[in-house]
Order: sequence, then C-alpha cells, then structure tokens
Amino acid sequence: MAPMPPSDELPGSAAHVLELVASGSATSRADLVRELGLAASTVSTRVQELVDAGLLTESGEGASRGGRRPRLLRVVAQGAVALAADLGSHHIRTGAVGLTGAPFDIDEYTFDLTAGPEPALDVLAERLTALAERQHAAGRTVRGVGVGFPGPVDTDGGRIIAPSRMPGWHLYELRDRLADRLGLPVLLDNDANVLALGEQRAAHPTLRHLVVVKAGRGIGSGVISGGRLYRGAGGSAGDISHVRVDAAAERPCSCGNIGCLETVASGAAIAAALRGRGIAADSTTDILRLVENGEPHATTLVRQAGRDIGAVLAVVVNFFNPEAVILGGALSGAEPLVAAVRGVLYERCLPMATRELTIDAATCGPDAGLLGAGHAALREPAPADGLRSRAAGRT
Amino acid sequence: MAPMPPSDELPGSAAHVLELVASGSATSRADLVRELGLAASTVSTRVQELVDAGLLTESGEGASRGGRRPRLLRVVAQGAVALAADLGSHHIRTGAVGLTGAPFDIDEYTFDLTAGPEPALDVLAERLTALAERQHAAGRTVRGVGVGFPGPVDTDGGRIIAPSRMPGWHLYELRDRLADRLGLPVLLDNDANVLALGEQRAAHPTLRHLVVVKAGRGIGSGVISGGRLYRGAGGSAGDISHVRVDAAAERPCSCGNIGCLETVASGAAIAAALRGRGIAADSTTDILRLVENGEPHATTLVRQAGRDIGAVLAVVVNFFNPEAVILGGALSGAEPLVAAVRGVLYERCLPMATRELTIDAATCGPDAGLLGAGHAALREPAPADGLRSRAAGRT
DNA sequence: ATCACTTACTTCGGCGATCGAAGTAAGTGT
DNA sequence: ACACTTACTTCGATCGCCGAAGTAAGTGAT
Repeated sequence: MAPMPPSDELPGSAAHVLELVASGSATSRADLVRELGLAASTVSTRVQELVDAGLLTESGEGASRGGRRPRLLRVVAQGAVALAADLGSHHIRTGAVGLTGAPFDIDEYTFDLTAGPEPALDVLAERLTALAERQHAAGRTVRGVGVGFPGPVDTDGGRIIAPSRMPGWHLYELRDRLADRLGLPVLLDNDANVLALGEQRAAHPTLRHLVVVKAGRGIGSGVISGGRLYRGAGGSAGDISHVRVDAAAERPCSCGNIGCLETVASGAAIAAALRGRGIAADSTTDILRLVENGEPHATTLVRQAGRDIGAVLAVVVNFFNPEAVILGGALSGAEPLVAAVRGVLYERCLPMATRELTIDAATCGPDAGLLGAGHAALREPAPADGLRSRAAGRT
Repeated sequence: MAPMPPSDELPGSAAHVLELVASGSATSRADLVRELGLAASTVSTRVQELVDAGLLTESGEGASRGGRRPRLLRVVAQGAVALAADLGSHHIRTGAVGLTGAPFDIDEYTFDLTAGPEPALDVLAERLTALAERQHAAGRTVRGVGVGFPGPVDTDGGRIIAPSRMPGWHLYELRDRLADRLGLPVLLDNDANVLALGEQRAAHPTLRHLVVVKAGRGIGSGVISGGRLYRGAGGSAGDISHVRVDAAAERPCSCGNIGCLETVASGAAIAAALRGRGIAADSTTDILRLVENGEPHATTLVRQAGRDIGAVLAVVVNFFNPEAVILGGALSGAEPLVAAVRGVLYERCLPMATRELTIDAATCGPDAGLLGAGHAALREPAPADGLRSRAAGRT
C-alpha cells in the first residue's frame, strides 16, 4: 500500500518523505518508519534535515496508540508552490499547486491555440507572471512551472511535435521560450499525461498500473506503469485516438488516415455530427448540456462514442492489464459515455483482465491536469537548497 | 546502450557484472567501468569477488587502445547452468542454458498436454532428471529450472490458471510439484513471456520496450517495458488473442466470447480452415510446409492471419509505442504473415509510432523460449554461495 | 499510585558500498 | 628515451543506513 517514490528515486529520499507527509499517508516519524521500512534512526535524521530546510514542521501531538504520543508532522504550507497551466485547443487554465491539497488561485480564459504559438506564449507569460507575483505577495516561493499541451510533446526537448490542426506549432520550443520569459524552470508534457499524473497522485496514489483517458474535444490517454508515467520508446505512448474503428468507416482524419476513433468519438466529431442534424453545438460544454437536457441525438452520439472508445480500450485492457481505467476530460461528465465504456469493457475483455479492474470517471474534475502538471514541476528540480537528491548520491 | 541490470537490482550488482561479461558487452575491467559508470576501484573489487567465487576468469590480454593492454575477462563456461523446458500444447522441448551462448543438449518430444497435468509432470520430471544427470556428468552445476507453459500462469503462486482447452490444469501447482520431484528451484512462466525474455537477451539486449508475439497454434505476446518483463496488475498482460476482429464475425471462441482474433488467426484456426477445404493440415508445421509449397489457400489464410494480427497490433503499437515488434512462434517462419503484419502496421499506425519501429521475425528460432526460461531461472535464486545480492543490502 | 508494558523518538558506534587520489604496471607515438 | 595514455590496484575517507541502547511519555492492570 505504500506509495512508491516519485520519479526515479530510491525509497527514503527527501522528496519521498515530503510526498508521504503531504499526501497524508504519514503524519509522524513513526508513520514514516512504517511506510518506508527504514530504521527509525534514519527517518529521524531525514526528517530533521527537512525541518531545518524549512519544508516540514512539527505541529502538536497526535493520539496515543498505547504509548507515547507521536509528534505530528506537517508540510509548511507557506513553502514552495509550482505554477500550472493546462492548455486546451480553445482555452487556457492556470493555477498554483502546493505540496499538499488542491490547486488554488485558478483562472480560465478562452483562447484559440490554433492561432499559432507566439500569441499563446504572450498570453501564457503574462498570466503566469501575474500568478507568480500573487504567490510571491502571499509569501510563497515559486519553484517552477508545469504545462500540459493538447498534442504530442517531445518532453526531453521541451517542444511540440506535429500537432494536428495546430499550424505553426511543429517543433516550437515552448518550454525554453516560456522559461526565458518567466525566469523559472518549465516542465512541458502532453495534457493526457499531466491529467494521468494528477488523477493518480490525488485520487489513486496506491495504484501502480493505470490508464487515464482524456475524452474532450480530442481523445488521448496517459499511461502509468509501475507507478510511473509511461512514455514509450518515442514518447508518443498512450495514443488511442488514431485507431481504426468500424463505426468510422472511411471518414478522413486529421492524421491523414481514415476511420480513426477520433473522427466519431471525439467531442469535436460529436459536435459536428450534431450540427449536421441542425442542432447547435460547438464545445464539449454544449454537448454535456444537451445530454443533461435529454436531447436524444446527443445522448445517442455520446453513448455510441463510449462504445467506440470502449472497443479500443478493450484491446488496451487485455494487453496492458491495468488496475484501473479512469475516464477524464470534459465528456467523462456524461453518464452515458461512462456507462457505455464500462459495458463494452466488461463484455469484451478477458475475465482475468476485468476481475479486479476499476472503471471510473475521474474524480478531480477540471483541476486534475493542473495538479499533475504542478506536482511534476514541483518535483523536477532540486527539492530545495541544501537538500541533495538521494538518487545520485555521488560526492 | 548499456543493458539494464537483470531483475530488480541496482547497477553494479554481481549478477549485472556477470551479465555484461557473458553478453560480450564488456570484456575487461575498464569496459565494465565504462558500462557501469562506477569507480574503477569499485569495479576491481567486484570482479575480484567473482573471480574468487569461480564465476569469472582472466584469459589473456586484449588489444591496446593506446596504453596498457586490458586483461580480458571470461565467464567460466564450466560454471552453472539452468535446465529449461518449453511446453507446447502438443510438444515438450528441453535443453540446458549457461551464462553465455545458446541452449544446448536440446531434445524435443511430441506430447499431448491436454491429457492433463499428471502425465505431463511425469514426463517432464523424467526427462529433466536425465538432462540434469548429463550436466552433472559434464561437471556443470545445475542451479535451477525454467519452464514456459502455453497458457495463463500465476507466476507468484507457481501455478496454471484456467487454460483454454486444457482440462484439469486449472490451479495446478506445476512449479512446486516439479521442484519437489527434481530437488531444484523451478521458475514457471507463460510461454510468450519466456520467448520475449529469450529474444530480448539474445537478439535485442539494448532495447527497453518491445512486444514479442508468439504466433503458433495459439497467439500470445510477451511485453518488455523498461527492459523488464511487464506482467500487468493481474499477471495476464500481453493478451492479444481474445480481441474482437471483424474477420472473425460471430465465431465462438474457447474463451466464451465471440469473434476473437484466435478464432481466425491462430495456427489451430488456420489448420481447421484448411481441413474445411479438404486440405490435410494438423500442426503449424503442416501449415508452414503448405505455404512453402505455394498452396494458394494456405498462403491466403496465413496472409489474412497476418493482417488480422496486424490490426490488433496496430492498437498496441500506438498505445505502447515500443521500439520493436518481434514476431516469433512457428508461424513467424511464414514470410506472408510477417509481410502482412508489417504492411498493416505501417499503414495504420501513427507515423510517430512507426518511424523508429523495428518489425522483424524472431531470430532465435525454436530455442528462444528455452533461452529465456533458462536465463530467468539462472538469475532467480542467489547468484552463488558467498555472493549476496546487492539489491537488499540489509545487515 | 505504582509498576509493567507500549509507543515514539534520539544518540551513538559501526558496517559496508562506494568514491577519489595516488601509486603501479605496461603499453603507444614521436 | 621521453611524454603521454590506458589499465588496474591500494588506501584512506565519506556517506547512508543499521541496530542497540537510552530517553521521553503515554496506557492499563493491580
């Protein structure tokens, strides 16, 4: 049950201790001893370091378990935060993420990313600078920025790769451009990946293998394997959108192929289909509203989208055998979609693969992406001055 | 390029050093220093330990690279071996596997596994005992046994789980039964998994993410992620056989569902289809022979099987983004199948996923399974007396 | 109230893996 | 023959972690 250490570190690293305390898995040194499996003396020294560094505090005493009362530990709320930005094709959402709790100081603006990278960079830099200033004013240190982008990302290079329907973005070095503008380290990743990280950290910290689907205007998925984000050989793992499905027949897709899942089951496709029937629908919000109002065409289309997504996920579930499939993104708010995915998975997958499989809608709502991006950014650079990472303990 | 350590160990473990020397990645202490990234002094001590333990020897000197000649290292061939058994639904293949090189002392018998576990155990125990005795006579120490089974396996429990078409095997504790009979530690795994391990170790030691398909009488796949075998949450990862494909329409499958890939693309299904057209075909060998002789129905069926397998693999490749897809098993000897898989993958997958993707037939032939099973068994128990594993270095 | 027991945490000495520096050994190239 | 390179060993020093023992502060039965 003990959550694994974040990133590549050995158990017992400073970041790992912080993670356990922040997530509430451990509230005292004794708890940490139990969770980490390290000697009490080792934990004591590690905690002392973190207290000295100003990242942890003692705050009162807890309930006795038959002996001396434990001295409770808390992460210093005033401590470090990361800024987070979740980019959609038609909106930008920003917020601040601390070591503990939900994102805060959240803002959302409509913005058309397809207009090209430069205007987007300007808006992002401007909004994030303002956010950073508010954090400073509140006495918090801003340690970095995490950004989720709705398209393929070269995470190592910090740039966008050939996003469909977003001319001008190919090979755009968003990470370094933004870092230059803000004077802060920036971490850039795919939106489905940061969503997966957020859902895992916040809602399912104990699960080690899960698939988080982002069903919104487009369809993507983030894969967590062995408790870590899985990117695959070329960094493009998790695509389920450009898979041929029967229902899509010969429809041309933005990827250049035909019959892709995206052409029938994405929010964009559903909205287009609705418009084709004379029903006004543009965004995923419109679709959700129509479904909630019981509009029959909308409900049918969303349910069929769920079946199509389920058909693809059935292959993924048999192959990958995850502990959970989490449905996120705007469309996951539509009950018929979730129900359809569930039905298809239970019908088509091997019993061995579904016996202990959880299939659920995401619980973190629209902030999961922010949380994941922020958490990732918060852990990326050196944890704090004077605290070396214990992963590469060379002298 | 440095191969990762086997199993869960830190770089620089005794087993890791042995692996590097055995695979030819390192031939001297200086090589090891470069591969492991450890200090020269550390490598020296580690090598000395292995020499003292009788697992490594110095054998002459290598070519100078502009300074003193390196002292070449070799694994002691007379050292330890593991026995390996690769079970098929209608055959058993056994052999011995050393730290280096190909399996040897190989035997294959036809045997009907569907007749139930007890007779199979008898035959296995008898043949492996004889094999072990031959190894002892040759002065080699037998350290363990690796077994690949053609069906779902609970690797932790060492038993078979609900194999289709193999009555009596459900929950059979093959590992412990065999271990009792032989007096040796036994490692039991799925046949596709040991095939994947064998192919990776022997042919693609540098690849970290690959999918190895076993296309024989049935269809299975072994997944290697991050250089390690991936089993998924319930241990059933890698199934691609029970996925619905168009071509299979309403055909009932042994898994209880309809339209599974297995009902059209497995060796068993192809043989049945041939018999339905009045062509005598029983085993995968028969199919291969027919294809090589240019029998049009056989070729068509095999090619179509390749397309169907490719359609499923396309989803897997987009999702998992491996570095390579390796086609193994008897049917991979049929060129049309390999060609069809290639064609479908390149046509259907995202360019990002196929740009650096290798799609090849397995190179290790029928011995890959033995090699994987043997290698796994060889590394499973304590490496050798007096050599503690450096992974769990508690005092 | 007191005594045995439990839990929580700290202090301290020690072990083992690894490092870097320095030293030895044995080459190559001019 | 001289400087330079590579290969390897020897020798403290360091660092993380451990376990034992000690301190602190509770609970619960007599």
